[in-house]
Order: sequence, then C-alpha cells, then structure tokens
Amino acid sequence: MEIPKTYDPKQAEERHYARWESAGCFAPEINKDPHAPVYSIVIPPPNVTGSLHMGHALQHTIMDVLTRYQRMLGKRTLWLPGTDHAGISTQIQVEKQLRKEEGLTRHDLGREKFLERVWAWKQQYGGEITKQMRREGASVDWSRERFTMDEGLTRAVREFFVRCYDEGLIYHGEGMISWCPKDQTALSDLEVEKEAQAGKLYYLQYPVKGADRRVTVATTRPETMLGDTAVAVNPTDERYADLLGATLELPLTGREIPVVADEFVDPEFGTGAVKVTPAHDANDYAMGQRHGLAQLKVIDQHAHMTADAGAEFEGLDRYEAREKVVEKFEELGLLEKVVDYEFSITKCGRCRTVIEPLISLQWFLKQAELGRAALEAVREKHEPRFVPETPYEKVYTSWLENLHDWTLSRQLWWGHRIPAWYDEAGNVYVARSEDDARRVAGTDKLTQDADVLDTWFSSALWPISTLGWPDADAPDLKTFYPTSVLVTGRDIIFLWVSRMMMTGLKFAGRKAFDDVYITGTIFDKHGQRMSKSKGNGVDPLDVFDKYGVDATRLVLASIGGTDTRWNDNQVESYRNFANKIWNAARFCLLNSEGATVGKGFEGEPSSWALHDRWIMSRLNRTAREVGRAIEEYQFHEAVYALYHFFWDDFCDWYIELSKTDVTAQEASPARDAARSRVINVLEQALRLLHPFMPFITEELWQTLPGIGGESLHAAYAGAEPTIMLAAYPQALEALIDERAETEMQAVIELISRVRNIRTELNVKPGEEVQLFVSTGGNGNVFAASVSQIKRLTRAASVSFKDSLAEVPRASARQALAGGVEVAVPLEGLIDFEQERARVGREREKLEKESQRLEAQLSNPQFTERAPAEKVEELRQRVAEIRQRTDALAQMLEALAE
RNA sequence: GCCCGCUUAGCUCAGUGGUAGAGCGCACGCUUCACACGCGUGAAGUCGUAGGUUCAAAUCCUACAGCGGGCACCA
Repeated sequence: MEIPKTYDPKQAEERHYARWESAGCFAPEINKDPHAPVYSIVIPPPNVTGSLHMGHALQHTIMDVLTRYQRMLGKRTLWLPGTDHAGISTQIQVEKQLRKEEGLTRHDLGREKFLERVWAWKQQYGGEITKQMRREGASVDWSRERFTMDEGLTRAVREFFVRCYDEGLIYHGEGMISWCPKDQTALSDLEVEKEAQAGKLYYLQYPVKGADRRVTVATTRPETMLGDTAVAVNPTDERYADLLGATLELPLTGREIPVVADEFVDPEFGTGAVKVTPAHDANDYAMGQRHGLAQLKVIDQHAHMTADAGAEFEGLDRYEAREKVVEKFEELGLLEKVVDYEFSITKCGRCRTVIEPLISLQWFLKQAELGRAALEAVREKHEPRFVPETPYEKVYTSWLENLHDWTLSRQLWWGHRIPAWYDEAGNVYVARSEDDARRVAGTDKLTQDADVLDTWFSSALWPISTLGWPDADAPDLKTFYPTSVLVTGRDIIFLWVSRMMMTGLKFAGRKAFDDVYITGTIFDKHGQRMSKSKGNGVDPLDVFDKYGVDATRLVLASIGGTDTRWNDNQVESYRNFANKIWNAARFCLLNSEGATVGKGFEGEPSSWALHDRWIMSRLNRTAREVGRAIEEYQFHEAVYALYHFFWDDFCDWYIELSKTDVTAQEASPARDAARSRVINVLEQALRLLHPFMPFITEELWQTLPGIGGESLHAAYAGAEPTIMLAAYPQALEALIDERAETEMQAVIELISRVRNIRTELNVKPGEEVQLFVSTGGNGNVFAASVSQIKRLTRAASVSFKDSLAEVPRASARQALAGGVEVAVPLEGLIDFEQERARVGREREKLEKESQRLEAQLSNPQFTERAPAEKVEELRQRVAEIRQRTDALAQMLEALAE
C-alpha cells in the first residue's frame, strides 16, 4: 500500500464535499428515523455582495461543528444557508459597474431595466460566498438555500408589513431621520456610525430685540443658524431668567425668534443658551415639538442650502455655507470666539459620508411595542439563552429597553418595494398585492410607493420566512422552528438577534432560537480590528490554501467566543496535528492485514492487557468530555481533549505500547487482534474528530478495513457509507477504568524517569541499560508491561527488587510516586559528585514542599475548618512526599564515598 | 458621564477557593523500521498594582492603573 508521508489537505478536500452534497447528506431527509429529535440552525445571512472573511469562517465553523455533531447523534438536522440582498451595497455595486462599463446611471436605464441588471449581477457574482462555504466544508442544506428577495421571503415581508400597518405599528409620516447625502437615502440608527472628530465650537451672538444686549450660543454647525427658530435656555438658569419670552433678531435672516425655556438645556455647557434648529437636529426637533416651533428646512437632500436659507446661501454646499456664515458673523462683529473642540460626528456606515439629519416623510415601525415581548421573554425566562451570558444578555436587554421607531423606507430601487399604493387624491392603501389595493381603493389608478424597505426588515423575518412563514402549515416551520441556536458576532445583536426574536414571538408565537452563541472577534497580530480599509485582514481562503481547512477549523473552533489576535503559528500547529493523524493512520494501515474495524476488544475488559484497558478508558473519558464540551459550547475544551487524547495517549503511548504486537513478523490471531485494536481506537477517534476536521477524518475513515454501510448510525441505514453519518461515540462508563489509568500512569512515569536519566547522564541513544526497580510493596504493576518498558527505555533487562540496597553504587536513581524506586547502573558515566548534587536538589525541593504542607497541617485553624477530605488529601500528599524524600536520602547514602 | 470585559511563561491563550497549564518559541540530544509538519529530555511565571474576606486567594470583594468594548451626551 502506498501512502504519502505527508498529508495533502487540498486533495482530500476536493474529493469529499461534492460527494456529500450530491448524496444528500446535508438534508434532514437523509435521516430515516421518524422519531428522531430535531436540531436546526439558520445561518445569519451574509451580504450577497460579500466574500468570506475570518468572522464568517469562525461562525461557520462553530455552526458546522454543532450541526455535524448533532447529525452524528442521529438527530434530524438542518442547517439552512442563504444570503440577504444588501440593498444599498448591491445597488451601489451595480451602479458602479454600469457607470464604468457603459457610462450610464440607473436613471438612464429606468427602474425596471436597472433591476434586471441587478438580478443579472446577482446571478453572476452573488454566489461568491456560497462557493466559499463549500470550501469550508459547511454541511448546509443547499436544497433549502434562501435569498431575501425570493418570492416566498418577499411574501413574508409583505405580510409582516401589512399586519403591522393594520395594527398601527407601522405608520407613514414625517420624522427626523438620518440622511446620507451621497447614497441619497434614509438610514436607520443601526446603519450610522459615530466617530470622534477634531472640530471647532463657534460662539455666535444674537442681538436681543429692543435691548442693547446679545445672547451667545455655541455651535459646531454655524450654517444651521439659518434655520434657527428659537434659542432655548434652562428654566432655572438665572442668567437668562429675564430673557424668557424675549425676541431675538436672528442675524443674516431678518427673522425674529423667541427665547424659550427647556429642561433639556444644560446650563453648565457652553453658554447655557442653545440655538434651536428643529429641521436639522434630532434634539432640536424634539424641542421644537415641545414648544410648537416652526421647522425651517435650510438644507436639502444633497446637503446644499435651500432657498429658505436666503438668497446669499441658496445652492451652497453645507461646508461652504458654514464658512460664509462665520465670515458674515465676523463682519457683523457677532462672532464672539472660535475654540478647538472634539466632538463626535455621525457617518453613513457604508460610505462614511457625514449624515445630514433631516425631517422627511418616511415609513416607520414602532419597535418598542414588538420589543416588549422580547424583553419579557429574556427577563422572565432567559429566552433566548446567551452564550456567554455575560455580558451579552445585558447588552441585549438594555437595547430593548430603549427602542426608538425604526425608519423602514429607503430611497433605493433594489429591495422589497413598500406595499403601499396611492390614489390620485393621495390616499394610501397598504395591501398584500396591487389587486388587493385596487379592490379596497375601488380604482385602478394607483401608484405604488417608490421606496423599498430596509434590508434588515426582511432579515428580521429570516428564521420564520426561510422555513415557510406566512404559511402557518409550512412543514419546515412546524418541524424546525424554533431553531436551536443562532451563531453570530456581537455587532449583530441588535440588527438580527433582537429583531428576529421580536418577529418570531409576534408571528410564530415562540422564540426564534433556544440559544444565541456570540463568537469572539478576531484581530490582527497587533490587536487591530481587521478591516478592508486598513488592509490588515487575513483571508481565510489563503489560510485554507496554506494549512488546510481542517487545521484552520480547529483554530477557529478553539477561538469560539474569545477575542483573539490571529497568529498563523496556531494554524501551523494544527496542520502538524492533521499530519500526525495522517501518519498514525498510515501506521495502522501499513499494518492492517488481518485487521477489521470494530474487532479486537472482545471478551471481558478485565481480561484485557493493561494498555488496552487504559486506552479504552482514555477514549471513553475523552468521548464524555468532548460531548459535554460541545453541548456547553466550550469548543476549546473539546479541541484540547481531542488533541491530547490523539497525540499523547494514542500516538505517544498506545501505538508505542502496541508496536511489538502489531508489527510482529508472523501472522497470528494475536497479531490480528492487536492490529484490529489500534484501528478500532483510530476509527473511534476519527469519528470524535469529525465535526471539527471533516475532510481528513473522512479521507482516512474510508480506507479503514471493514468500513461499510453497517458503520452508519441506525438513523442513516441504507445511505452511502460516510463518516458524517456514522454514530458519534458515546462514552461507555463501564470502560472508564480509574485503576487502569493509575497503573498505566505508574508505567508511564517509570519509563519517563528512566528516559530522563538517560538524557541527563548522556547515555548514547542506542546503548542498552539495565533497570532495577523496587515496587514499594504495593504489588507489581510493572510485571505485565516488562517487554514494553524494555522497548521504550532501551533496557536489556528489568529486575524487580525488594530494595535497591544492593544495586551497584555507580547507578543513577529516581524516586517515583507510590514508593517506587528505580536504579540504572551506569558504570563510567556516573560522576558521583554531580549525581549526589542532582539527587540532593530533588530532595531539597521535596523537603521544602513537605515543610510547607506540614506547617499547614499543624495549624489547628486549618484542620478544624477545612473540609475533612481536603485535610486527608494533604496528609496523603505529605506521606507520599515523605516516602520519596526517605528514598532519596537512602540513594544519597548509596552514592556516598 | 454610565456600564461591561480583559490584564497568567518570550508570543497567543486555557484554567481553578486548597500542589500554576497548553500550543508556538527557546535549550540539549536523536536519520529509534507512522510521522523532522517528527521523537526524547529540559529551562522558563512572586497569575497587572494596593488593600480586604478566608484556615487557605492567581481564583471572591473593593479601589487603582493599563488596554479594549458598549450605551448616552456632545448646543
């Protein structure tokens, strides 16, 4: 049999995914057990324009580990993939292409033609991330892939809209919104970003009418003064008490504005007097409503000044207008001062243009009403359960406690068009279809609202709409809802988690997911957030190419919920681990003649050899630990347990201990059995590893002798043999054998101590030694392992003695746990002085520890107050240390001149 | 301004009220018939600082410092 010495991940990766997919392994229908419990995840839909980044790779790995694990447990498992239509990004992308290739704008094409182009673009480029997910090994059910602009999901969006409108939760009206002058659309709170900025604070003076007095206001945006309709002061501010109700002459405008009292004003800040521009600032808007102030729009949708700003300013850009206003104030002697000032500025999350707050006619959703149910669910029942609970449950609840109306409409073409129609008189009809609207309106002359809905409006429905809602009888909805867990990053808690919960509770009557697992953030190696603009992102596909998908997945699974600085070293070490697995399998396969998976551990465990009892104990303990860890979302613990079981227990010890039997020249039933045992352990280990490392485990599993359809979990009987449908190993408690582990530990310690002696005393690697072992009177646990001890320590002989009193003086000695002592005669290699120093140092160290422990034991406070078992534990430890120091003392004597 | 998280070996990170852990890196020795992406052996930390609770604190509490994050305000 020819097996390369080094594992080539790419070769294995290419082979298996297509086969799994075409065999239908990812679809829940592969499960033929009608009573199988259900496990379901909907992917948080990535942006259709996007490509895979580390955050996706991390989330997808977690979701795939969970899905594969649950599938191997025999559950009917669904992981549903899809993308969202990303209104603004997609539209911008297509517009850019249009401009570049044909020099056209979307308006040149018209709405209908433009949308055809978007769909064409989506067909051509939109599949990027789904292709990349195949590379990751994601076991998603592609037959259920959804896109937010699909017909079914569009129907869901309309249903959502109409129902909320009918209930008065959605309304059409004027409100203060965030407007992006570049993208030419309204944005919600969650689509804008605050950014610190070094700017200036301008102190402007407004003359008081009929008095030789001026009121100074401070502002970062002087140009908005053209739209001021009042100045506000705190009602308790004595400095301005006499001005309440006074009139100010607003410079540059010829208008007169009142001084009003409002508690919002902080007397400590600035001058204590605030200019009020209700049409261009959210706080001023609110103040304007409280005082019935006029809303004067002086800035338009392009961030240019309007006619109402005055002839001098009309048409100027907002920043040009700012300069000019300041100039004029200076000329008039009304500019008191200008100071440097750092403040935060609001920018469009997508294009970074400074947002212009505007009053505008839009559609809004009263989220607070929907949020109430979500808030109750989390407060009363911890639904959903956040992992980790701190700090995310609190982040979630505090957001739900402060919900503002959600600006739903977007002035775009790409998206779900708002299902509202207007008749010639301007009356609005909200309906599920134009026909419905016509019926209600009693006329055919209707015009549909030109705007589309926020992309997140459709994402909010994702867990129910992808499963068939609003069709209440949709089989998938009945079967897979509520979903088991939502896995996502923390920046998405408001955007998705909260809104999906709200819609799930409202329309399906139940929480959208049991758990919400929040992944960590991956930074670059300097701790900087990865970003396109900084160019410091690590492309997961490059990492896959360099180290393999399985190795990358192990790193990502270990990262789980922790913030981490990315470091290729970790991937490299798991690449090495994959290679280790490959080579362990290589050893098994090169010695597989006569072996069969599932055999070799016949009969009573008590009749098995020590190392066999031991490895089965370790294996089952590992299975228990890994299962527990995955269930508790402690993926790093699962990876740690698997890594150390495979490398340390299986490779370093079990294979080495089995080698003589496995590699025997002559075929024999004993050799067959030993070969079957290593393959048996390997096979179970591969299954345990599979959710984390799907490709290499499948690649190797397929080659094992005796693997076939009968290796599958009962729920998948009849399917093509694949490890992904095999049963996940469940811990057999009866095989977890404390005694075997303790005894094996003694053997391992003995071998390690002898190796240590060999190294410390520079015994040549090939040179054989003799061992003298005193077993300390607790029975000889080594006797059955003599041949293995000889092999692994390169010993020609092992002699058991009651005491080491009579071994040659020129021996290196070690005192082990349990009163075991070992001596290695090394005539000519022993420097007595050095050896005495070495043993002396060891004795000193133990002496120190036992002194410390004895002091603790002699403290009555401790013995009285500490739990009895702790005291006993300590006593035993002291006894153990005593035994070893005594042994070391004797060794020193033996080494004495 | 309010809230939260983190601070453990050179690096990246686990961990726990009762003997400090891993991977990488480092040192030494190895063509040991699966693997140098390897084997064997080893060195390395007063667990951010200062207090407190406790028989016992790296682990719990308080304060502080540094780093990071969220929310609000920002005239």
